Amino acid sequence: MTDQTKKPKFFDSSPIPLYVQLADIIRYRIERQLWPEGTMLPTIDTLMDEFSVSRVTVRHAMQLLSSSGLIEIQRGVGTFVLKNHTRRNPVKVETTLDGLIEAYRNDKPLLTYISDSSEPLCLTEDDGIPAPSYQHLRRVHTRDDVKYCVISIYLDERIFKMAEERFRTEVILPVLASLDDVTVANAKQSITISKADLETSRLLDLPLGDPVAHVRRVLTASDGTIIYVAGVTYRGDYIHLEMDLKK
Amino acid sequence: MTDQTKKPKFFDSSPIPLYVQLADIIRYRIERQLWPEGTMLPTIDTLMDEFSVSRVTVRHAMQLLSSSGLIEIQRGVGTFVLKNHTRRNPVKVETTLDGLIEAYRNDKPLLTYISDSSEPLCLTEDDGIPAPSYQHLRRVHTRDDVKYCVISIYLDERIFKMAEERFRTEVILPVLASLDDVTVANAKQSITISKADLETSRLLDLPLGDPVAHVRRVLTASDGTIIYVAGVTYRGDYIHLEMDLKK
DNA sequence: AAGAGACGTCCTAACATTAGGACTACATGA
DNA sequence: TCATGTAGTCCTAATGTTAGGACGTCTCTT
Repeated sequence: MTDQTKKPKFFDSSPIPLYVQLADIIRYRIERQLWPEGTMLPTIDTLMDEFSVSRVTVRHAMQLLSSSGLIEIQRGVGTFVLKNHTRRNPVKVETTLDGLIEAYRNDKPLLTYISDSSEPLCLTEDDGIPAPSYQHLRRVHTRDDVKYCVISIYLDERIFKMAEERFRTEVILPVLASLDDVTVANAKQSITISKADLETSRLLDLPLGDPVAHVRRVLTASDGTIIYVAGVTYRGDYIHLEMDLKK
Repeated sequence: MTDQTKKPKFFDSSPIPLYVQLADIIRYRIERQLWPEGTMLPTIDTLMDEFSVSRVTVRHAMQLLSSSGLIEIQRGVGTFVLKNHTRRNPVKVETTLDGLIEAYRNDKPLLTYISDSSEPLCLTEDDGIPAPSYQHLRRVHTRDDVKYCVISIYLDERIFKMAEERFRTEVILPVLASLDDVTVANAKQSITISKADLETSRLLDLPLGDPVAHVRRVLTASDGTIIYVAGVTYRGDYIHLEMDLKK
C-alpha cells in the first residue's frame, strides 16, 4: 500500500520481452539519426527513468545492441553509437520486365537449390491459360553472403526443356529472354507484405515474424499461355521501390 | 545423464515466447489454406509431438488463436478452424498521381489529427528546390474502423493558404488537384518496408515490430519547387501493389 | 453403458524476465 | 589525489514461460 501510482509500463501487454522492445526502440532512434554516430546515449539511469524499466532491462537491451555492433559500451565512461548502420544495399524492385532482366544481368546472385515443400502452383482465371505441365524450381538467392530472397518458380515444361541446363544453373529470366523461340507478351507483378513464417525464417536466416515482401510474377505468351509463375519472398529490409507517379 | 538426445527445439533462440511463435505458425497454415475452414486441427498431443513442445505451450498458443476468433476449441471433441480470416480490404498502392487522386475521391477516410513529434522535413538535392516555408499536417487515416496509415505532410505554405480550411479537413491530394493555380510537374514515390516503432504501433493500434510500409511522396512544380512532401506509414497487411511489367 | 479420443487441470521443477535497491569498479578532469 | 559520473555486479522477490507427466472430464460412437 506504499504507492499506487499508475504504471504506464510503456509498452507492456506485448508478449515480446521488454528488453527486446527497448532494444528495438533504441535501434530505431539510432537509425533515424535521432542519436547520430558517435553520440553518447543517455545513461542507463536516464533510460530507466524515461521508459520506467529496471536496470537489468536497460542493460539487457544495451548488450543486445552492443553484440550486434551498433553501439559500444565503455565502462565508467558511457555508451556510444558506433556505425550508423546504413541501409545495406537494398534490392531495387524493378517495375518493368526489361529492367528486371537487366538487373539480373549485372547482379548474379548465388543460387542455392532447396528441397521442395512449398505451395502448389495456384492460378486464377485472370492469369491466363495454364500450360500442360510445369517444371518447378525453388531456390535461395544470396548476395554478399546475405540470403535475400526465396524464389519458387513454375516454368512451362516445354520451355524448360529448351535449355534445361541453363535454367538449372542460372537466373531464369535472363535465360528466358535469351531464347529466340519464346516471346513474353504479358507480365504482371503484385506485391504484398507479411511476416516471415517458420520456413522462410529458416531459409533466409531471419527472425520469425520479421517483415517480408511477397512478390508474385506471372508471364504469359501471346496466345495467353502462362509460361512462368514466380513467388518470391524477399527480406523486408532489402526491398526498395521507386516510382514516377507522373507516368 | 539420462538421454542426451539433441533437442532441435525447432525455433528457439528467439526471444519471442514459444507459444507466440507457435500461434503464428498455426495462423499462417490456416491463412494459407493448409488447414481450411472447418477442418479439425491436429490434436494437442500431435502438435506437442510435431513441434517438440509441452502441452502448456500448445494450449497457450491455441488460446491465443481462439481468443482472436480464428479457431474454436471444443472440449472432448477437437479444435476447429473457424473463419478463413480473409485478407481485409487492402489498400491498393497507386502508381500514378491521377490514380492516387481518384482513389481518394472514392474513398474518404476518417482523418484524425495528431500532435506532432515527428521527423523534421528532410530533403535531398534530387528532390528539387525547397519552398520558403511549409505547413505541416499530420494525421491518421481510418477506414472501416481500422487505422491503416499515419501520414505526415509538408505542404508549401503559399499553397496551403489558398484553401486552408479544405486542406485541414479533407485529404490533401484531391484538394491540391482541384486548385487551378497549382500545377504538379513531377511526382515521385518510394516505398520501403520496416517494422512498427513505438509511436507507429500506438497510432495504428499495431503490435510493436509488425511489418509496415513507408511511402515517401514528393511533388514538384514546373519550376522545380517542392510543393508537397508526404511520409506515409501503412500497416503492412494493408498494402497491395499491382504492376504491369510490360510498361 | 462402455470405450476411445479429445481437451482441461494440476503438480513439480527449471529458467527467464523484471523491479528495485545497494554497492563496486572504472575513467576522467579539476 | 579525489570527486564525479558512468557502467558493472549482486541480492531479493515476484511473475512468466516451458517441460514432463498424471489424471479428470467431456463428447461421440458402438
